[in-house]
Amino acid sequence: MIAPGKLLEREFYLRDTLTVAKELLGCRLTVLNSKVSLKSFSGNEVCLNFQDIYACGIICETEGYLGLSDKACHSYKANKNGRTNIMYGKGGFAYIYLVYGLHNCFNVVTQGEGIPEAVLIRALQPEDGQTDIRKFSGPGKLCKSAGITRADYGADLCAESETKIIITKPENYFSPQITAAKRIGVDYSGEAADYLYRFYITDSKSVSKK
DNA sequence: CGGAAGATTTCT
DNA sequence: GAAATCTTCCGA
Repeated sequence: MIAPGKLLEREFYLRDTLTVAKELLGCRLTVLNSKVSLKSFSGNEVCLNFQDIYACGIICETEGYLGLSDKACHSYKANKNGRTNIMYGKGGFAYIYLVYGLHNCFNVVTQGEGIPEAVLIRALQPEDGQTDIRKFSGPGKLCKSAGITRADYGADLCAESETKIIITKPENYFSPQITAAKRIGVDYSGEAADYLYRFYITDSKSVSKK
């Protein structure tokens, strides 16, 4: 058995998006081979069988997308459709979309119902010392390597129902030193392109770009 | 209903 | 620096 740490609860996600984006740094993302129910665990301490884990790593790079006021956000100006719909619900669910017709990107919905914001998970730091860090460096590669697809759209990360995607605070968690920067790939979005909504663990080697 | 564009990656 | 590739939106 292996203990990824304490499951982040619903309240964690129902907050200011940039706060969530920063506090996700240093947390652990675990993806399982198949869906499991976590309800049997006492408190929120998660325990898993080693062979059930498909991939895992420490989140070391995120970006915040701030809904209505953020031109770079898919839900800018209350844009609502089959893709962005999940962002309008409460936080703690997976928002996954296809970019450039090729790559999936994994986001965590933040804020309460009716506030369509999310945090893009851009890179993971492997912990086993063997996995090539480039495998998880960049949102498209991260999804591909971790087996996250649009089939996981809308997955509940707070384990009220079965899930294969889990985010926990590790036992050895410590507050990382954080660098804020401009977001990647949003040059088209005018003044929003200059917002410092991208955050990464300052000395992490896994960050996609510096 | 056609065209355009995009929260990326990879190869030249 | 450009191609690959497809869903969604918008204008006609």
